[in-house]
Amino acid sequence: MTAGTRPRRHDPERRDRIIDACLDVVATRGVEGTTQRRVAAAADVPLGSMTYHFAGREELLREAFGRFARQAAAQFDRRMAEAPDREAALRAVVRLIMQDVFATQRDLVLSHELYTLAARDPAFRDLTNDWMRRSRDALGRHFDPATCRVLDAFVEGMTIHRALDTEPADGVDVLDAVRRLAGTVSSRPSA
Amino acid sequence: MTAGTRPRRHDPERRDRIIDACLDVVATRGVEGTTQRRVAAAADVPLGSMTYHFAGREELLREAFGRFARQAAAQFDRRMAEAPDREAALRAVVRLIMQDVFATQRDLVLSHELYTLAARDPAFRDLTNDWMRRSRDALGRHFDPATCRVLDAFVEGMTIHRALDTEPADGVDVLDAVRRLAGTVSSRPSA
DNA sequence: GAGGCATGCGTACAAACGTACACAACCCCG
DNA sequence: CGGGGTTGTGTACGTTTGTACGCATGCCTC
Repeated sequence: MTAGTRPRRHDPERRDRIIDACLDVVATRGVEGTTQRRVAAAADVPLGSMTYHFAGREELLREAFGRFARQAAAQFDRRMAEAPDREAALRAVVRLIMQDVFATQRDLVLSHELYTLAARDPAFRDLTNDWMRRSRDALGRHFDPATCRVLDAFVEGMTIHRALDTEPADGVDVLDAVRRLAGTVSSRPSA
Repeated sequence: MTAGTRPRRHDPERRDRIIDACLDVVATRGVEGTTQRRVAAAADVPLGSMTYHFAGREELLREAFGRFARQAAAQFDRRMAEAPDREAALRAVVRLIMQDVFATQRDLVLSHELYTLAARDPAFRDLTNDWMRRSRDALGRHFDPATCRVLDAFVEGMTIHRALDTEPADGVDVLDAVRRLAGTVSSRPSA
């Protein structure tokens, strides 16, 4: 060892820092480019810590994405809980799509990477199912189950498209769309 | 060479077969697990063919996903062109979500992998932008631009959620949702 | 204060990767 | 029918990966 910081006995914060570093690496290099060495470097821990704290690469990824999904779900639920009525909830949803959580490329990339893993690996699908259920439960504070479903899906797709799209979306159109989906405004055939 | 089949001069079908095999490998092992060796094995061509036909791994992936996106867009456009009116178009959209193109896990996985790449790499984002534009143009045969946008996004999200979800969605609810989004039915506050 | 044990790390290793490159097979032109 | 250029392939190389494992470090007990 080149000295510097001495290893402290039983440092539980170490494990957390590795998980956070893992999410950072995934966000910038993708799951494909997320090697244990890069995560170790990002967390500023020696390579040996990887095998010590995690059984393997997959366990590390599972824990990292688990934390990510739980945080995202909790944030969404908080927003829904804060909304006093349906209209406020819909506005919060639009705000979410247009600027908030996923505005940073980081969270968008992370969610895509998670979906990609979930599409093939049941262990990760458990995480996305949990996330989806929590999202719908949060919407369930204001809407009936069927509406929760379509609203949740719309948020999903709109977020993705907004992030990929070059020309910016119109928030008014989005608000109008979620109102129609929620059935809180009568829709007219547009010109 | 162990003999068997002799190398035929200028076999253009060879390149196509590699691209198809690449999509197969991506669908089963993900982009991360898509190595040139595995693609070569799947296409039943020698490893050397990889470097001969493609400048590198990334070019191979770009061409493969390009083909995938174009095919998917073309299929969607065909369905929209076949629809005689708005109602038929909406029904076609619902059919698409509920069973058709993405019913096979394969296409879903492929589109996720593509989105994941696009979220980080501009070269792949060009592919998704093109796909999105074609989808909207196809919808544009029946709907105004703002509606195309929200419908397209809804299809996106609903497809993803339906594929990940354990409990099956209700096609009637989905049809109702797209009708509301398209403004072709007056929505009532549901019970 | 010395032995022992839990904690954490440096290093080594086999496997797998992308890619380069020399060379074989084949056809065309004279 | 033979040289030359095009087309396609076998193989070897340097790098990077995940993971295992022996060893250093520091606390606790007696």
